[in-house]
Amino acid sequence: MSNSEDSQQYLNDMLVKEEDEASGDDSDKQDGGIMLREQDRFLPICNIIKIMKVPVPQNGKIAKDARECIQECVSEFISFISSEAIERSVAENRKTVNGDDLLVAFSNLGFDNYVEPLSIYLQKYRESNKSDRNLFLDASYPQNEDGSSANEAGKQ
Amino acid sequence: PTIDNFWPNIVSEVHSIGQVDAKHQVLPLARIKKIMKLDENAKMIAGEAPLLFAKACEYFIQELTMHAWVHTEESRRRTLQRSDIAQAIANYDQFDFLIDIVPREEIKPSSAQK
Amino acid sequence: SEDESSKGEADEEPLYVNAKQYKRILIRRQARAKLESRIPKERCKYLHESRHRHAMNRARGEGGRFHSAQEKGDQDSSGPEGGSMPMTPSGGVTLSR
DNA sequence: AATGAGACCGGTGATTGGCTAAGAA
DNA sequence: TTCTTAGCCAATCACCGGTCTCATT
Repeated sequence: MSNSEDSQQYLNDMLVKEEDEASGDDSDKQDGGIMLREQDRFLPICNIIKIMKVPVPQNGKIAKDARECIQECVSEFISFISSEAIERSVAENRKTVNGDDLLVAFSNLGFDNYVEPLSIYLQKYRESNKSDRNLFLDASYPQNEDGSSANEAGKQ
Repeated sequence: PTIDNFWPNIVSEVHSIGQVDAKHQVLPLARIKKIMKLDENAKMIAGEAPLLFAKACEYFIQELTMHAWVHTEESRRRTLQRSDIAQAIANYDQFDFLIDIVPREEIKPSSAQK
Repeated sequence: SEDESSKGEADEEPLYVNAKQYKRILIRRQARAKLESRIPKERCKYLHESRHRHAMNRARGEGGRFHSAQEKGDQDSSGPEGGSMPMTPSGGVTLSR
């Protein structure tokens, strides 16, 4: 076709980063790398609060300091477990960190309580994915006539 | 709703799940993956990894908050604050990995230390 | 003769920690040190300028709460008061939660 | 074949501040 | 007691998830 170059050109939705005032900051020096924003390092504070409210009584309050503290702890939690899991995947000459690496990491780092529920959850996720796949393929494959099936949703 | 029943409840809760609804998680999977990618050794990440973390983070937030709330009540307050979390971290060795995030000296009041 | 409890920063672990986590804590400490320069030292007041302005320009009730869009232009025929909107039946005192 | 990174895009829920009771001090 | 502060509202828009192509195994 007309537009068939070897390399594709993407536009990348990153807008021009403009610093208007932000926080009227004074001395923030950018070292060799790009500055990390809070939305790059933490999970959304709103979601954190929702989960924190579960074990707290209905009339209980949560201080702003406490929310942000938990937010930082959660990110360290992810990084801490990830670090262990990644090292295991590297040790087994794999480039992809998978769910089993995480389960082993949870176990090795003393988070034994997490292993059972997460194993069950992972198991359910994998079998629901497989059944979805099989259901979709079962419907179209055995049907002779027109092997191309109906796979035309919409192009970009 | 106590600390002793927390993990048994989680286990029975996960059994009652029919099909795993990958979408509409409480925590955004893309953000979890971004945090994992901050590790310089991270290369490729399986799709199931952020999903597992989403669940694990829910458990973690609930458990840490629950432990912290104990100290809120001990101090006869109705507002959970940072010092309560610092106490909770100091009292449970599974939270030791947070020792640099919330240092010991953050346990403000002249409270008893175990 | 006390000398080990004078450190303010992370150097060597003065207390005993979970043996299963000790090694990883040290590794994570190094990883965080590498990222330290890219992390702003203090939290900013808000994350997005556009959302900050949006919140400032929104219609607010008497109690400072956000209120449903009550008209954007102020030049229109009916003002905010007048009785077109069914208000609090009693008279207008802010009903507590 | 199976599966992940990364660009793109549309739909949507996280983000957000003024007032004041709740409650830390 | 004094005075700090967290909850309360919901509309925009940055970001999340879905989908594509391409790379790797």
